[in-house]
Amino acid sequence: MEKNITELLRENGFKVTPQRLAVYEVLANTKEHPNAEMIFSHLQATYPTMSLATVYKTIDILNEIGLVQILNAGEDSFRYDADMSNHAHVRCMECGRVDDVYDLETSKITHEIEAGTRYHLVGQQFYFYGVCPECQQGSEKH
Amino acid sequence: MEKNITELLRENGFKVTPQRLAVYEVLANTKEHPNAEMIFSHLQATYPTMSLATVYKTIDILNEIGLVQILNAGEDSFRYDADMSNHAHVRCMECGRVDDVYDLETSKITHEIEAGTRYHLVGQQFYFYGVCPECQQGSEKH
DNA sequence: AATTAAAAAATAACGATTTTCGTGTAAAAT
DNA sequence: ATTTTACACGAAAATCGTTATTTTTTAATT
Repeated sequence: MEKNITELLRENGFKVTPQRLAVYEVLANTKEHPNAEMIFSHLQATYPTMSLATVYKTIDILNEIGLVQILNAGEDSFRYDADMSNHAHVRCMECGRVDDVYDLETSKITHEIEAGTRYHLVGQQFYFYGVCPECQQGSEKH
Repeated sequence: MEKNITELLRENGFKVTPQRLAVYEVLANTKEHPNAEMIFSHLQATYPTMSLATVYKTIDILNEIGLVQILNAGEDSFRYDADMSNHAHVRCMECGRVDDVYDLETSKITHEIEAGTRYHLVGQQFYFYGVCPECQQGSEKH
């Protein structure tokens, strides 16, 4: 049974504000792994006074209470994802889009690593880089 | 048969300078996956006039000619590695060290992804994070 | 040794993110 | 209902990693 954002904020001593709900809504309703700027622009329409700092502060909190993950795909900015399931990402080096990769069988690998390194693992991130189907078509043209 | 850095620089039209050799030496002689700042500090002693910008530019070149790889360990800065073999990394969230993980069987995974996403993959980064053996001991104490 | 093209150093610039701080606002206490 | 308290918001400034610019120095070639 899932907890909703309102409960989670309250439980952790944060106030429930329209801005916080709005930022989460954007992330929950997209598959585009937006960065802070993209979230900010998207909210301009409905929240003209929204500031980038609020976006960043909100993401911090949402990350802390386990509602969004922070992706570092090796770009100049971070991307954010409200899909907390364990999944990998693949970024197109031409157009920059980031897609999800589900159903990777990684438990075998993590066990190997815990045995070999004696680290206690708490997380992992897999990034793949390449050219997406659309951009492959584009580059064939010339 | 390996090519050495001097030949590689010349072949690619770059001049061979003491600074470039020095940056490469640092990376070739450590397992610590330093970031630019760490390389810079390390060289201060022998090259008091070395500037951070030179470190960055040199790393760019070394990466271009295939002598160092740029690592994204999920931090705010990049780390660099003169070990060009395909290997993953695990970062300790307490002390920040980054260790190598060799012998991961990843080809099966990449093929799965190419089949499933129709991306043409050209690279990948796997990083794991957790607590290293030393820091596990440390935190048991209290 | 002189020439030349490229590199290094110093400095400034830049963009993403974080911090600071004054003001507002909502909940808690009276 | 009024006062008190505690955050949250937003604007501006600060910080950090990295890149660009300008001037000076150096490596490679003549």
